[in-house]
Amino acid sequence: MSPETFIQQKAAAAILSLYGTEVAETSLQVSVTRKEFDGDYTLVTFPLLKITHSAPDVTGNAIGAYLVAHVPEIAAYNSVKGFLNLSFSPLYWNETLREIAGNEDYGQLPPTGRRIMVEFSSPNTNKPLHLGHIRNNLLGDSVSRILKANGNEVIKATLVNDRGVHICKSMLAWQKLFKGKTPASTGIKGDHLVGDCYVAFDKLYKGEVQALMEAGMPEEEAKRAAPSLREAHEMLVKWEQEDPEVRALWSMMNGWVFEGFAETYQALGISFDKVDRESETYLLGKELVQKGLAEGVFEKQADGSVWCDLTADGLDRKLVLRGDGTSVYITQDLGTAERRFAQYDLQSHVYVVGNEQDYHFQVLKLILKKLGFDWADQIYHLSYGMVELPNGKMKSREGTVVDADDLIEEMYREAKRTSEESGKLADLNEEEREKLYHMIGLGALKYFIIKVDPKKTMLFNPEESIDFNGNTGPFIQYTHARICSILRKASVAFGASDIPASLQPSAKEIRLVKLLGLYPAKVAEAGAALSPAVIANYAYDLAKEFNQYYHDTPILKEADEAVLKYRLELIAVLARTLRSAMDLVGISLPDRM
RNA sequence: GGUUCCGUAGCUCAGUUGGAUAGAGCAACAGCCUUCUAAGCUGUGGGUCUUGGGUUCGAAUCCCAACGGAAUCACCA
Repeated sequence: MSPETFIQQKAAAAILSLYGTEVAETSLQVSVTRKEFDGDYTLVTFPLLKITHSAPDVTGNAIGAYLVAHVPEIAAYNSVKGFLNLSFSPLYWNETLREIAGNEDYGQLPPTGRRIMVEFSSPNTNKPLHLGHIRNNLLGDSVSRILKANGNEVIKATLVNDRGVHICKSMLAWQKLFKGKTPASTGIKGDHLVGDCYVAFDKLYKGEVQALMEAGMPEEEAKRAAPSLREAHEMLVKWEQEDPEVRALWSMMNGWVFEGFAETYQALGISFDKVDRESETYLLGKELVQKGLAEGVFEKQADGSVWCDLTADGLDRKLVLRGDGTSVYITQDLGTAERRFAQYDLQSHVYVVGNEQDYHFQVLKLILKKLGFDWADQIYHLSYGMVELPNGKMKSREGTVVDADDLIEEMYREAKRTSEESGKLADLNEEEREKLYHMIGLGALKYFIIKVDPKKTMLFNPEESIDFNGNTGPFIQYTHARICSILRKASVAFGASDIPASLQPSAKEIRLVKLLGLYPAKVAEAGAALSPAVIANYAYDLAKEFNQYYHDTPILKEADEAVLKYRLELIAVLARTLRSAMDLVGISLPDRM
């Protein structure tokens, strides 16, 4: 039971006894006491005044005196204006620590029986991953673990956008300009090679448009008439007709991209349980359109196109099937969602997709609801903001994208440089060191991105992200390593049973226990809000709090064995909890660094 | 124009269900390595929580409006 709940219960009993009025426990406001005041937790008595019919001070003193007299865990109180500050006895804090210590899976919440799919990453196979994808991947991966910690069964899924006219563009460019070149022959990573093809296509296309315009064609017409674009469309038609030559080229180039992606995912420490490809799902949803037509949810226009009228819900009319009978983006999303919920018996589905698609998901949910699927309410769009650079937005056409592979490499190099400079890790062997450089660099990158509230647009400053001081991933990793180091050096055995009920923890130790007690609530909060930032900032608080404790408490120099054992147990619990939080945001390290 | 999101220190960000004198980091300045890992710790300076109303014992937090920024409103994905 959390201390807040504990106080709520006891205070409700006190009020009933003192004033004869029953109040709902949850209506009582309890918060952590501000550090300027004496006490551990504070009951706000303002709202109770109409029950007690007395001044705030009088009310506070009355309830405080009752609690101290009747509740052994509450040792002292003071009342300031409408705030009743309560102090717990050592008994309570020691019991709390013992409980946490006794729970091997502290922070793992009880099973909910719910199965949740989390879709994230969902890349295009015509360009390599960039910084925007990194935010997506890190959020999706972390949220998956957080939902698991909340007691759910989680399926990590991704939907690869591997077909369409944009894919044909890079294929065409390869045929025209890159023929014979492969990742093996050029030494270029597969996804980057295909990305180069795509860029080459864009250049070719723009040149053609320019030429046509100079020949007197209006811009709009020129954009449609450019021969390379027409060829790409022809290729798409051939692809849909399963032309063997086009399909062979497509398979080959996609293979290169997948190999490249696999490398990047591995470097990021990310994996999926289920990989869907659009080439296999793009026809889904067409039956749903028929169903919608039959039920009058959709309407067919004279040209054969099918629409859903959402104007009554404050949205626009939405096309769900083209005049030529082919499907659009939302058609297959409708179909994919239906298939997933049925196939996996999902209770919920989270989509990690950028906020530029807020409208899309609003429409998707609404249409599914109109089609009569009650699970539509269990679809959550984890919408995250753009990542901007100090000089503005990333624009692939202007070459201002930050490439994922480059960034990871840069973080690794910086971690290596900083570590070597400080002389840390010198006693490890080459292989261990290299692994740690990678994990530290990645820890810096991950934490920098994860600590920001997902829905906010964030600014990515490469120089700051690479900083290892202050509120950063490496600071947390380093703190964890130091805690582990103390535990390794401890020469006495200790355990939760060594904590005498009467032992009085210091004020700083109480702060640590209090903070540790918050962890399950933080996990729940992060799960409900789908926000790993909650865990990231909590991990930082823990690390910071420990460092302050560490600074003026020479733990291993303690002469009294009971106190020593207590402290070791406390930081052992701290190490475990910190490690667990680090796991959730993906910045865990070996114990040594 | 409609809809949605954002606006907190010079910069990057926290801020629990509305609570007491709004917090960290970076940057600046001043200290602390004979001590369990100094990627650390301590101190100083830095705020009209965009603005104006409202709700109430009490607002950075909830409501309304204005201003500023972003996204979106395709027979693109």
